[in-house]
Amino acid sequence: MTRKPAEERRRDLVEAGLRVIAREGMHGATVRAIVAEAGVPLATFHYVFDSRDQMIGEAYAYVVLPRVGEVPTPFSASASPVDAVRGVLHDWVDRFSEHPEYELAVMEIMAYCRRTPSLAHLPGEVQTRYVEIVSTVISAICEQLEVEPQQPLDELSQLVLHVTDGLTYCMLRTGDAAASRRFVEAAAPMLAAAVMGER
Amino acid sequence: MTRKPAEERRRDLVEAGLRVIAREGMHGATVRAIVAEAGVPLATFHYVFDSRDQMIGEAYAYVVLPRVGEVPTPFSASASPVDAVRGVLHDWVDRFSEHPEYELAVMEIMAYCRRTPSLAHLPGEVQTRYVEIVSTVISAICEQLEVEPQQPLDELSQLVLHVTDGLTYCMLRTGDAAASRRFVEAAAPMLAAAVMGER
DNA sequence: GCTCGACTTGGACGCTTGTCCAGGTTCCAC
DNA sequence: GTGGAACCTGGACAAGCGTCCAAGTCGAGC
Repeated sequence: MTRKPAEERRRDLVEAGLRVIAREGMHGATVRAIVAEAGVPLATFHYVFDSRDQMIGEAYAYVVLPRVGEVPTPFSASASPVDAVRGVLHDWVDRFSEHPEYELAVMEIMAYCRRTPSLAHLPGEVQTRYVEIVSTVISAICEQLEVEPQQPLDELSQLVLHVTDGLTYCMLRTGDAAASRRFVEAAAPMLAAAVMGER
Repeated sequence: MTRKPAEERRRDLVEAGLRVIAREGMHGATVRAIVAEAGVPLATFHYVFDSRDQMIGEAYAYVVLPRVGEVPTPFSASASPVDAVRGVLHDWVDRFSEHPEYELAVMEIMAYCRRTPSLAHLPGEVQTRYVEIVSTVISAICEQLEVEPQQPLDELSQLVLHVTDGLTYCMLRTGDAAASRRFVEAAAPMLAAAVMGER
């Protein structure tokens, strides 16, 4: 086995863990399955992690880690606010449909964290990161369309998060993208109106 | 142990199982924990169920079983459509806040079912039941307010389901009812408009 | 070239898991 | 009262789990 600093091994195992959870679910993500996915011996796991729960926590934090090249803005500068919002949301549905098992994994990890006292605080922190990320997107839209958000960015973000969460939960049950597209159509004007400050 | 027909024992165990999952999560809902909750010996479980997975499936179906006295309509006949929708949604948030662990349990069961081939079809069927239940509520509102739904009931139901799912997922992460109340305020006009047929 | 801390790992520990067998008990129909 | 179906259950099974120890190996700094 090539020698690596512990920090790097941790990241390898976290990424392997996320792959296993996406493929097999939380239930199948045993320590043995994770080290097999990472291609390392069993004992390596507890050299870099105190416990399996600790690794799960780091994996959950990893999914909201800032990575370069994200935050897409799939709309033109000439679009109306409604069209811009619609574009971003449809893009989200597209991405989701490509890898629903990944979002299912994130949901399972969230539920597991809430059930585990030492990890129960994480979902709240992850949500805060979500709000920050969505705020960035909203800012980008407003800047590109040269409009000024008429409400606090955080509150707008939380509105959007409710919408994407609704899409996520529904699509995880059925995989019915058509119904979700209809919801996007209905929700886009509402969100655009919220940004423009109407009530 | 008092003798009971197998069917009744099944229901006892299903209800005990739901209590355990709500309290301890899917992870802690072992066969032994469930029979302890139900107050029956271990071997009783496999007398009435072929497997633990079969019981989980029946428990998931149980949560959308029609029960008498449900489908509340907390709004007055003189209310506007927006107020009626708002009332129903705030009522939902209230109910959720009383027992969030129950909704978390339902989410965990859903995820588990999606991961288990023999149960993977259930979430879709449960969603169909949800749509039926919500349709009943929408019909009741329309009837009481003497308005006619301008779109297919099923589509309206699916819109509402996306909203409640968004509320559920968000509140399970943070327990932040305030943000959810704001979302209800923003979503109510949109849903009312959808019912009245506007676009 | 030696030292020492960092990294690696085979193998085992005690415990819990879902499942199942084989024998016991109850009670209704005749 | 006898037979048999339905219900009950103590106890065991193999398999799998997270965790840990103690010994091994490497490589940078002196």
